[in-house]
Amino acid sequence: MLISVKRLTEIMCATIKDVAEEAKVSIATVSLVVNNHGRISQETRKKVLKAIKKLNYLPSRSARRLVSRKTGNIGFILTEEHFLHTEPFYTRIFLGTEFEARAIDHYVLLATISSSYKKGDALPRFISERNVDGIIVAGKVPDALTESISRYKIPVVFIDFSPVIGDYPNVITDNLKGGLLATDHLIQNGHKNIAFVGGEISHPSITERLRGYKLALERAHLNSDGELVMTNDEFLSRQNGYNSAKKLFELQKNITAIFAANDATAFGVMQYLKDNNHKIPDDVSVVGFDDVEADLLIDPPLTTVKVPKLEMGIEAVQLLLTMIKSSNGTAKKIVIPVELIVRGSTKNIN
Amino acid sequence: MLISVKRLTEIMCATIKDVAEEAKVSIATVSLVVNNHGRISQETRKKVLKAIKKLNYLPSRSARRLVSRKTGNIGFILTEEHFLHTEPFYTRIFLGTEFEARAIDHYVLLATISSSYKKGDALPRFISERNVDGIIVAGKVPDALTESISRYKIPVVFIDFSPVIGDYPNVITDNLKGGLLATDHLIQNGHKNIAFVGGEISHPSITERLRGYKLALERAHLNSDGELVMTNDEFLSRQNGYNSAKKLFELQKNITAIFAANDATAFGVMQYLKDNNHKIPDDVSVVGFDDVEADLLIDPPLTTVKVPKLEMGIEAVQLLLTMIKSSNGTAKKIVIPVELIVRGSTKNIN
DNA sequence: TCAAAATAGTTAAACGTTTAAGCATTTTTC
DNA sequence: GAAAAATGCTTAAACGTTTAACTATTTTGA
Repeated sequence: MLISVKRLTEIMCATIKDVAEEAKVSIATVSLVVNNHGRISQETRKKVLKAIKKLNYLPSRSARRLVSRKTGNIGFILTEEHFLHTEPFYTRIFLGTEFEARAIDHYVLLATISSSYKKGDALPRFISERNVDGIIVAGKVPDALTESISRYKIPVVFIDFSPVIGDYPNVITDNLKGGLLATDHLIQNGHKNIAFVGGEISHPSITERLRGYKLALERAHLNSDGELVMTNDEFLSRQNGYNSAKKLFELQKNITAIFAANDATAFGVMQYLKDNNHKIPDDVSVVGFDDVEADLLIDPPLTTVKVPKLEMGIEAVQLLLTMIKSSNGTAKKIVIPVELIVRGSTKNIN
Repeated sequence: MLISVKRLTEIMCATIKDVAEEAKVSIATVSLVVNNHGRISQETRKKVLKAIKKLNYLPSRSARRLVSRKTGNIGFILTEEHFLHTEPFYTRIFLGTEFEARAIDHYVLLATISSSYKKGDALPRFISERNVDGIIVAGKVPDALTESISRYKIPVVFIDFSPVIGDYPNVITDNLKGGLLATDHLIQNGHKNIAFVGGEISHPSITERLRGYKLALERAHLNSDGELVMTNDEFLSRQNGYNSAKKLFELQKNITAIFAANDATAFGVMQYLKDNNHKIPDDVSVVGFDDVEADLLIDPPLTTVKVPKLEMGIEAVQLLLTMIKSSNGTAKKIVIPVELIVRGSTKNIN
């Protein structure tokens, strides 16, 4: 009794060879059809497509990669701190990259690094093992990391951060504009004593937001000499907001509005205000930045500058892909526009 | 002028062939050395190892996978809701899997699915494209998903959840024990009117924690008929905790302790207590479950049942690996022990 | 002393693709 | 109407590994 050498069970996958046999063509023809290459007649194409459908054929990634010398993977790097962050900011950006990667038939490998990465520390495996075609770095990372990565000549795109050294392509939000929007909103609502509370002031984004704040005050001929500016790196954002608000109100009583450099900080500010019987927005208006949907009991809802997080991830993947394909070295920068979302935490006091 | 066909630049990777030439052995020998197979003399082994080091050789994953018919990837599935969760519970579990996967030289592919996944919805790509050797599902997922996945004969391990239909290997916490520990702690501290607040009561883990609560009350001959049990699925955990606490105190004034089925719920409960001038722990003691390090202004620090999240991820990967290797079908269950962490939110009232 | 067993390495096929080069046909061009 | 161009498909090499089967040498055992 003869048994065919290869029995196609449901579990085993059909190969290009099986399809070729089924369609009575060569495997090259199948490949050409699958990749929409070459000159294949309508007739043959149909035959092949039919066979593919019948056998439920899916090209093997391993084989494709072996010959194409591409991995089909994109690396996504985040500090551990950012990954475990309470507010879903970077996780949303990740979701955006995963979304776009799917569209271009790639996979995203996520890796976290220590926030205190220093020269000589191990890089994510996918880099040393060359298991990615390109890398996305989200958020502020140590310079040492940037330096280590750049040694590997792999295309890199930064999101929401721009390393000081070197010139890299990146996708950032229009932080200056956001700072302007937020502060202008408060000014237009009659506020004159507007404080700025920024957490990680060493982060370029925060610096830009502060610049926007100052610029808006200057334009409105309000005091912008920085006596109402609180910056502090010591604690996590929320705690920072709390502490900074405390210091502000101990110093000066007539503050009517606070612009917090991100939502997490704003939440801390709000908590302080509540704990000390300042009504929001009746006594003090608060504006945040980021628009993270925190499943928190935030009351009133926070007026904030919306950062399109998914979109940033999408843009980064697209940028990375062109770099992988063309391998040209121009460090393209993409600035994502922002938008002010007015909710209940701000009030006109005129 | 002759140019060698293959010039090894730093960017190009050395192949097994290059190593073989360098060490003056066959490529098979190199492979045997790399994989610690076969019988290779110390001498030859050294030669090969030296060549590997000199050329900075790393085996190509694509080639290995092609011949081994394994992908070297593990899929990790999470509902989008859980991924974006405020409390870093599942993200920590993910970190554990990534950690262990690294140890066994695998990659983890993360995919989120809609919380309302229904029959016919698309599965994560890595399943349909067969780009993983096994799958880890974390947290409660719709039955429809379990059913869809099981059609693909790929090894699956569930974490922190056990599907109602079918018999799958999983890694869960000892929820019953945890419920007992938490409630016993309150009883031993002199509390008699102990309420239970559970969010997602439809989640098996929460049901078990409730069972532990009831069992502890019975054993202590306290009223366990459930009049102080609040369960509700309507809102997110934190909001639920807030609402439930409100209802409880509107109903009955003499509650001195609350056991919340998870930390997020406990945070909501605490917020309600603060907003209504119940001192913690002087008036009311609160115990949580999970031990998530929330970067929140939680004051006092929460007494809670610690769930070893990293460890759960690690165990799941190990279990999955044995399944991938042996392809035996016994649905092994691993129960991870828990531990009560006493902090400042509970007090002895005797 | 000689067959059997152990040791150390090699050969060659296989994994499932892509793609340059080649080969018939058929169509176009002048 | 013959050379040139276009069309449609096939052949075969290549990608970088693993591993079963084989060969050659050395050691062991009775």
